[in-house]
Amino acid sequence: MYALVDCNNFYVSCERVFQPRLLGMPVVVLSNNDGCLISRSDEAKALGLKMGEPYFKVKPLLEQHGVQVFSSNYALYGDLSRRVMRVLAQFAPEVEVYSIDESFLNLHELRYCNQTAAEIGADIREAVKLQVGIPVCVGMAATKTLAKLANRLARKTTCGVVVLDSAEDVHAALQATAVQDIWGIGRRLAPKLQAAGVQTAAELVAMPESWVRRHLGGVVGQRLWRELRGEACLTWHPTDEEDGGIAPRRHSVACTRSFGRPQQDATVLSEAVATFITRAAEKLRRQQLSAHLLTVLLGTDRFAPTAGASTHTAVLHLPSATHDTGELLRVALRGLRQLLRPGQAYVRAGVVLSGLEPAGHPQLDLFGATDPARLQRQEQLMQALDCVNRRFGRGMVRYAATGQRSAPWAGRSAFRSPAFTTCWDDLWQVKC
DNA sequence: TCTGGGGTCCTAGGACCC
DNA sequence: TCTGGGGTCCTAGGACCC
Repeated sequence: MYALVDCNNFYVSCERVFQPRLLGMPVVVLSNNDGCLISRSDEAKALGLKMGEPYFKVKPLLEQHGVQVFSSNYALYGDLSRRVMRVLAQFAPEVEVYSIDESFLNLHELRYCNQTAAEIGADIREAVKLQVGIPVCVGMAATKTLAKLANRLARKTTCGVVVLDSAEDVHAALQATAVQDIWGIGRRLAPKLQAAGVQTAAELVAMPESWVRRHLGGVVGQRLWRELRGEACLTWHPTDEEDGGIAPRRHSVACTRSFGRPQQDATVLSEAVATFITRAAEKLRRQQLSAHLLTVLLGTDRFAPTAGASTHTAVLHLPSATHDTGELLRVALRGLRQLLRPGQAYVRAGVVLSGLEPAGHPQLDLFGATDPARLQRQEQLMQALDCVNRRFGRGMVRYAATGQRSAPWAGRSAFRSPAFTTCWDDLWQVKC
């Protein structure tokens, strides 16, 4: 039996933990750059506000209904997420952190100690609410895909828990689920299924496997079909405890951002890319990884009436895998120079690091350019840098190439709440 | 004026190898 | 005149997820 625990309207719920006045009010949280709606309270959903809707388009509606608006505050959400996951770990020997707001629990080995699955689900909800203040829903079933489906149905119940442990329950749940609501059926596949006369999950399960394989993206669709029939096909990736974070081993690490306004100045763009590669290198070191492939990307306005290809990329190979900011910085700026077209305005830039391998076991490059003593000095420098920045705040010591702290490319973030749990200056002050 | 960011997995096609 | 089969690796692009 798997359980899927999903935080309700997670970012909105995080804001509510520290601002209880928001309970019962319509609330939305915006994406980076205050671009789109990415989290909505139930009251906001009831107003017809859609996920991913551009903020500027719905601004009048938000004002008309007194909707409370927040810029995203990942310091807060990330910290509360870790706290939720810590509570969940008390309920199962193995947990797979699937995203910032959901985890799978592996209950196969669990002795039920006189409790039913539904009772365990209720305990989980109560514990998370009590210890962190976040409401969650629990879905339980034999496969991850069915647990996801159960979780969706749980959101519509008052008890917040749905267990699918009999063939009849599973069948009823499949009948109650439209194809577009199945985990793994997205915007493109749903219309394809509907056109073939398949409207519900139950109808999909009744189709022959060969048909599914042919029309539903090959093996991916085939796995999904089997999972819905109760045969577990998706791999179980338990999350390391000391890892403290997301999933097993990454294949890539990225940092990309939209700018507050279009930029064409080469210096400004260099500073942006330098900042992004600095962040990405920090992420690599935190996860004890090194990269030997670096992609730089520049994006032009994809909504422009004449827009052609809007993302341009340069891929650069590093002679040996590294997580040294200085080395990655030099290569990234070389990539940027290859891409830059004078006079072209860019609205977005970023870097992606891939070809990842565990740090500390670099393949030395063929021509002996890797001097072990130099590598050791680099390593010590990075450790010192991370140590200072952890203690005194991000960017306290940084490369000059990243420019001033108040960057001209910085995005909008007009409605950010304090980092209540991770920043001394943002702590509440109690006056007696 | 204003439209997010960070991931995963799979497939097809080309280059190249023996 | 005739022009194989099996494999790897890489890249680009598609589809999906939260």
